[in-house]
Amino acid sequence: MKPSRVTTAKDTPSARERILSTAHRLFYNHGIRATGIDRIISEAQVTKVTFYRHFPSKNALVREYLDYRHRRWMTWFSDALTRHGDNLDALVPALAEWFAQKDYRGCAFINSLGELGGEFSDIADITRRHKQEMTAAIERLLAPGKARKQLAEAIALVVDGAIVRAQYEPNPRNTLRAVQRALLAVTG
Amino acid sequence: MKPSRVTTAKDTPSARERILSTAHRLFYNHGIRATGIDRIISEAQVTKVTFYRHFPSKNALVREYLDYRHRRWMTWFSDALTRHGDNLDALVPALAEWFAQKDYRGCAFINSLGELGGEFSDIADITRRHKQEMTAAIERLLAPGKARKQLAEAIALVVDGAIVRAQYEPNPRNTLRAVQRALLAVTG
DNA sequence: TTTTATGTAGACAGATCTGTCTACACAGGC
DNA sequence: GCCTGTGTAGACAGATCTGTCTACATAAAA
Repeated sequence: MKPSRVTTAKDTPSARERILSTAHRLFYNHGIRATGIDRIISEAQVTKVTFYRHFPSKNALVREYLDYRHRRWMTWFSDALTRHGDNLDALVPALAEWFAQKDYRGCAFINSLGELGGEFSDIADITRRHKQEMTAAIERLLAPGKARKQLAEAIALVVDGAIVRAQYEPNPRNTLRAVQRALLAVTG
Repeated sequence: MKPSRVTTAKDTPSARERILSTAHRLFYNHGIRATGIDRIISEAQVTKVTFYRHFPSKNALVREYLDYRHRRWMTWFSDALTRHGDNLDALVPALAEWFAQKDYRGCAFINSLGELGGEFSDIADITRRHKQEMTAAIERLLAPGKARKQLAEAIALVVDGAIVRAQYEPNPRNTLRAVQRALLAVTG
């Protein structure tokens, strides 16, 4: 146990952290197959040996990337919902915030599934777990009631549609308006 | 002008057709970057020279693949909607038909966008045009009215969400039920 | 003090990728 | 009879990919 020191004395991130955040940036922005190990080690400023001591293979790094992304995104999502009032009306402003980001490229899990789904056998499971947590966060916005879970699932469906649509529509306004409309309809 | 002969005397497809349908199968099932030219020419049973005489580069083939896919999918979609009654109730059975296909791997355009979006600059435009046609087909199911277009957009959002969700949920039942629920809500 | 974890630089192997090349064959239209 | 379009087989160049290797350095834990 217990090195657990995660940054060096001077507060520069550890090699492992640099690799992971560089991989996150490159995998998310350019795709997984499009990003070579050489580029990651070069931009993370580590050497190949250091890289392979932390991650036995690129596939292992991909898994850790998805896990890292999941934790990062869920933290942001929960926080954004809280900041916007912690009820169903918080959903559209939270999505608006995300879609407006300059490097918005959709959902990392949907993208990875589309890119690797045929080969990487358990990526569908990873994606499903991620979406289950997203749906659970949405469910927490709803008043208790017997249809609560099913309602949350229908809303998650709309959110997935919006995430995809915001990826190819240059302006998210129409997308967000459609989400708003669908939410009003679904929640009566 | 005018060879335009598209199959040989013996009704075996022309080389160009074999390349295109092989590329469709491999690109859709395994991803674009994961599929090499060598594999396409081998499975299409053509040689490299033949391939490069028809398509100047892999990128050109990718464009033609997306165009081919678009025509193929739109034909199927319109037909399925017609077969199921040509009204809004046709949508869920049509999607059910698609999702149940053994090699279902989601929307080729969403997948390509996720895989290549950062690099392939105009793939967002290609995807947007495809989705506009899908939305137009949905719009034709609706009774004329002033909110018809906006209604079609909201429904298209739900459909996109369902397409994605069916990609990581092993059983499409819940997804289709959520679509049904959302449709009923949205159309009042 | 010895061991363990962490770090460095960069060569190398072996596979795979896209795209070009030579050289040949055959059918149909002019 | 010649030319154009289409087809064949397979070598090759040049780039890029993942992963392994040698050889050395340092700081903290045991």
